[in-house]
Amino acid sequence: MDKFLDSFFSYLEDIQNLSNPSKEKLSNLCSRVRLNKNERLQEIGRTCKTIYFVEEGAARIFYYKDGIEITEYFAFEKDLIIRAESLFYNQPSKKGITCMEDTNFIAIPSQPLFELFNQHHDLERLFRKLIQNAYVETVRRIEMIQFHTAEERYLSLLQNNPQVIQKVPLKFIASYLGITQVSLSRIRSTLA
Amino acid sequence: MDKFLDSFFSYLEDIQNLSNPSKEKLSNLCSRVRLNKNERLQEIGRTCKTIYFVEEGAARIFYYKDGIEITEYFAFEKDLIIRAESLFYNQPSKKGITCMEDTNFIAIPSQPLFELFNQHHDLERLFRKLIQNAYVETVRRIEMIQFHTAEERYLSLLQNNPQVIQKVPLKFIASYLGITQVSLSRIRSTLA
DNA sequence: ACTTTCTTTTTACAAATGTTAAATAATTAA
DNA sequence: TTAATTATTTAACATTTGTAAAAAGAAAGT
Repeated sequence: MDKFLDSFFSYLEDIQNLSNPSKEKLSNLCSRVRLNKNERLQEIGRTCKTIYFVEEGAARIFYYKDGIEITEYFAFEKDLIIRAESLFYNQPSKKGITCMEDTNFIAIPSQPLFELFNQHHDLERLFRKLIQNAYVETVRRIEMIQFHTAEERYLSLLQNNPQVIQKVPLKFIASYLGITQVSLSRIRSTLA
Repeated sequence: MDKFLDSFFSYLEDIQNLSNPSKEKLSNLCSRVRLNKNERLQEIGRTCKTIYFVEEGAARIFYYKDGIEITEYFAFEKDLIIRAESLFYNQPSKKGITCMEDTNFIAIPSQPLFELFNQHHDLERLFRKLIQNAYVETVRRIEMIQFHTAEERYLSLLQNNPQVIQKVPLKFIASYLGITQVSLSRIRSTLA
């Protein structure tokens, strides 16, 4: 197995133990993608056929609503980054993926991965757990947005994800929280 | 296999084909719970150890924020209803499940189910797909709430889930959309 | 049918957030 | 370093949504 994937695999094995053959097969599917800040990993309109993890750096998923760019998701080191609705239903995605800084991704093509599941039960289990975790995180996010004021959402992000506030331009954070830049700026000034 | 589960199993098999032994084992885990309108399937504070499907009727997941009841999720016929953060992380849930009308649930205890996964790969695959679908639905919901006005959210629900508007009291719909009853009422009056 | 309870709408007002535009501040490139 | 670009804050005002209370309407129980 390639040396360069060691740390990635030890992260995966914390979630689900893998047999040696499974690791071997999976690592054969992994490749690395290196992009510079502001480069796009996936364009809007393409169907998502690859599962990515951020190895190092920071990326985000975005889309446009009425011509305004909205950030849907942030991904940092170790984070899974997929456009689920496109990957699972094989539809062109309305969303794109772009880098907020120079970023290394680990890329796994979904079709061959799904085929591995037939022979390697442990890989499917790993993947199930990854999706489970993503699901729980998304439910939490609904809770956070559903009935909280702009200020509460900002404070909650500050508390639960301080790295976002440090690393990410405020304009991206604002739309992630579902508020305008101006509103976010106002909130920050009353807190300071 | 029990006759009474026929329609439920044909629904499951549309998602993932199951071997006969798998069906047999799974059906042995299934039981039925019948509740009347307004009865609680799960109380707030209990750890979720059961996976439910609505066989017939209508239920919802709710929680309290500052003493106000908020509806997080609606479930109708065939819908999976779980409190994911509790089920997957084994923590007491801040949420409860209650019936909006007389409802039959199919109940599957999670621990025995997860153990079946070791011998029955197809059951784990079925479950993975169910979670995948729930995940996509939740991502869509974030999109719907994140940057849409109260009116847009209501119209979107009207279009994508007309049965909700017909079956569910408006007070529950309001908090589901992240707005107040008064606001929802106002919106409806301007549309009419 | 009548009463009680629960749900929905309406009103009036307050607070929060959006919009537009301009002013600062910070970053990047020449 | 300066100029150009990009990001953030501030201001003024418009709009949306929330709050509290009352009124109207619908459903349930006797």
